[in-house]
Amino acid sequence: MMDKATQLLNPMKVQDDMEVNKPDTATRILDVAERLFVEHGFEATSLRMITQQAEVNLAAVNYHFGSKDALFESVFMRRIGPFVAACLAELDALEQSGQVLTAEALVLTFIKPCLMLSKDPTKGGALFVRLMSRTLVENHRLLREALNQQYSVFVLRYTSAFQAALPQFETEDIAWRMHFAFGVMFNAFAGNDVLKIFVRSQVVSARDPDMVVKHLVPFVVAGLTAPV
Amino acid sequence: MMDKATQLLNPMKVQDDMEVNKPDTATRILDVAERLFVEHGFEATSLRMITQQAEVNLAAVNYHFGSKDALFESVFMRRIGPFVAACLAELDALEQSGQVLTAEALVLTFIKPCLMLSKDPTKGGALFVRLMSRTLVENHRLLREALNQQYSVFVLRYTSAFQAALPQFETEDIAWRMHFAFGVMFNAFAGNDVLKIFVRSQVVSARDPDMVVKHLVPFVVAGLTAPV
DNA sequence: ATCAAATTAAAACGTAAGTTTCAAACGCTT
DNA sequence: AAGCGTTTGAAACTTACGTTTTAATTTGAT
Repeated sequence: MMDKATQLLNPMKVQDDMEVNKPDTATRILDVAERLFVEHGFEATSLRMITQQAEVNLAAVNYHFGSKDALFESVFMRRIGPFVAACLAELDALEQSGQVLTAEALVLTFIKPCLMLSKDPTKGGALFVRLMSRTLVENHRLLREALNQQYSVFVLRYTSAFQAALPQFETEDIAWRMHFAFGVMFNAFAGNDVLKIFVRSQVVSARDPDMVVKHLVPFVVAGLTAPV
Repeated sequence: MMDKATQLLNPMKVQDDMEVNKPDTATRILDVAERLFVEHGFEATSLRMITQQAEVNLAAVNYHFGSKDALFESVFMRRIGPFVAACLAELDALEQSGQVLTAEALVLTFIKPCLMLSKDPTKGGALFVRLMSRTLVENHRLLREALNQQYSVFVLRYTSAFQAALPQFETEDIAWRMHFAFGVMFNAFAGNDVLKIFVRSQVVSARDPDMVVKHLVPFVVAGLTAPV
């Protein structure tokens, strides 16, 4: 068995989608697993559900990914890298544009990649944001340590950016506000409707990402820039 | 076997805590299950984990509650009723006090019960808020339908209250802002730290509820009252 | 075309889950 | 003290899970 991870990182040798243009086994597993993990959670999703819907053999998961745990990590890792890179690219572009850093502009550097992701079905659509949201509230053992080191740059970059944009606030205040701001943004894009737990929400149930952003940005920016 | 649900609702016949003042079997199961469901989620928590830590027999769960599903519902229902009642009582007191309805005052009618809950270990401490938060993002099958009808009064009351407090906004705008506001408040009290997924958050990791409120209220009120 | 490596397929394995059973122990009324 | 409904205890049952194994098949380079 060859190292599957390296093959996934080398798309040069992708086989030319014979017959019905069906993705290869590993990709089909990732796609189905991503959806089922979001819908039912990690523990409630069995490998048999995944392999059945992906139309692959049960053993294929362990063959291609090693274990169910490793599959989850692969599902997550496939999206998180490009997403963080997109945010940081927006941040770079904003900082090098020369215009003054506003909270709204900073918020948009996060929202634009979310929006892009939400609208592109080939990138998991809104699924990844929901997966991310689920994962963090579940405080998932498989990702608790893994991401801390690797993506600390994300928080560090945004922290200093917000400190520059909001120089009137203490570092601690900014940390709190970022905490709240990213929380509400993740929830919004994940489509988590807290009020739906009480009553079938009529207005917010429209899941148009542009609509979300239209209402989300003023809310978050106001919260971020409110006087202490 | 007598109907256990009706007995739980009749505390008149509670047995007088012999020896070490240990709660009865059903209560001990509820307490342990509440904690474990929050820590590991519903699916990842086995009845054997629960009964072991509660120091009761495995069969006691099915005897007292009927099934694992029903146990979860009992865990949730024990807290949600008093919590909603507390919020509505605050709302009543505010509306009948005669003072003008402000967004901040309304927010506090929700936050005060959260705070009370978070500080009282006998009421589950912060556990229930976390359970609630987890449950809604997990979109739990066991509670999806159950709560919609029963607690619609919660959303209805708050909706009209916010409409009265923020008459300058359309109904739809208010719905969106309530959606965001309750989302961030639930997350805050649940201690869900979105940034922690990237880097070990240093500031926000302090879980003092008063500290949370101090930073949370200005953020939420600003978001709620921001011009469209 | 051949052969080795990579992949797929089918079946079985061992384990842990929720649940059920049934007898023993307990609590309360008579 | 006896009797009866309630609760607890220990064990077994059934099922579903993740994983492993082994063989068949396909793929790709020579």
